[in-house]
Amino acid sequence: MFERAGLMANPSNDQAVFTYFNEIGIISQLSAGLFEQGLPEGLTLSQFSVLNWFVRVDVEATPGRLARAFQVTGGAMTNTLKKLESKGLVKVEPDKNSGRRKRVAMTRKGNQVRDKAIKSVAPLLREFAERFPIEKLKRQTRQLAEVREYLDERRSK
Amino acid sequence: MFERAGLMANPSNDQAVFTYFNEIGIISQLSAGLFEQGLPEGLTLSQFSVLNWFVRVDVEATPGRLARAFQVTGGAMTNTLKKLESKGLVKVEPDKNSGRRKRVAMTRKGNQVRDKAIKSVAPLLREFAERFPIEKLKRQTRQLAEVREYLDERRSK
DNA sequence: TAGATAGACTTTAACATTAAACAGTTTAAT
DNA sequence: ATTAAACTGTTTAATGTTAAAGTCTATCTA
Repeated sequence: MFERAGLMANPSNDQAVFTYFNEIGIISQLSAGLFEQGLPEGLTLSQFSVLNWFVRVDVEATPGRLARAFQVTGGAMTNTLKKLESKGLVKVEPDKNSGRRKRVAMTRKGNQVRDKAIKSVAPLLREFAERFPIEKLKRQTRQLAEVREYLDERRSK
Repeated sequence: MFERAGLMANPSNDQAVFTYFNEIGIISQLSAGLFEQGLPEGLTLSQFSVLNWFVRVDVEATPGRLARAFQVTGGAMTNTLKKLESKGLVKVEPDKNSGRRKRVAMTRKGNQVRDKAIKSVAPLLREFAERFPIEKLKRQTRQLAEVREYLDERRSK
């Protein structure tokens, strides 16, 4: 044996890697679709994620911080925040200390809608957790996180 | 112990499931971006995937079959095929046997561009395979496929 | 203090996608 | 033979995203 696999270039390995990312792409698409179906107020996944962020991470933020947190461009976040603001779910104000920053925070209504979203999506998540044991899922998540970190670095190069 | 975890509704499990799909979404975005950067002729991931399909699955197809294969709407496939056709990479012809079908096939140039695409993307895939052992990757792919199948069924419900 | 550079956010144009409306073709029913 | 239903693919309008240009604001440098 020459330990060929893994040490040399190998087209069939290429195919395996490609298939891996392909599965991930499909799951991403399907899960986002299913998830958004369950969301109230015509909430988008991005919009929900921002609301959720305010509960899980911090009570306020700048648009830039949010854009970085979700790995989207500034323009995308501007758009998301405008939608949320027009629904009255966040408020966006100029920062008193810095003329170029803005401050974003969730409104009371935003909090209520986020709770409602959590509730309406919970059955889906639980059905999934029933089919896929949570410990297995967490193990997979750790592996995925490694891949995500690698890609993230690979990109900024 | 009451074996609470996994047997009862549990908000922290919800969070774990959400995080899982979140990682997948980010990887999908990052990998598609990196991949497309390496593609020649301004090829899109969708466009490349169609070309690749003609090598891996069948030498010809109807637009509808391709749309189903890639889980996109008919309109999206119409668009992808138009782009490919305008680059001369596929040819689209009316089906002689059925007035509503069309027949799509790759051109010689399409084949060449596909080969070129494979070559230009290979280094990326191999770099990845070096960092993540191929056997581990295949194991993950099998797990992901289970999830994909589940979501696929869950959707058609 | 001027001028240049960098930072934070928004706007614009382009793009891939979807859902829904549309048009033409085939099949089935009566 | 007609008519209705189902099918195949395209078009249209809307959406969320990106990249790049644009607008202010802050900071650094000389």
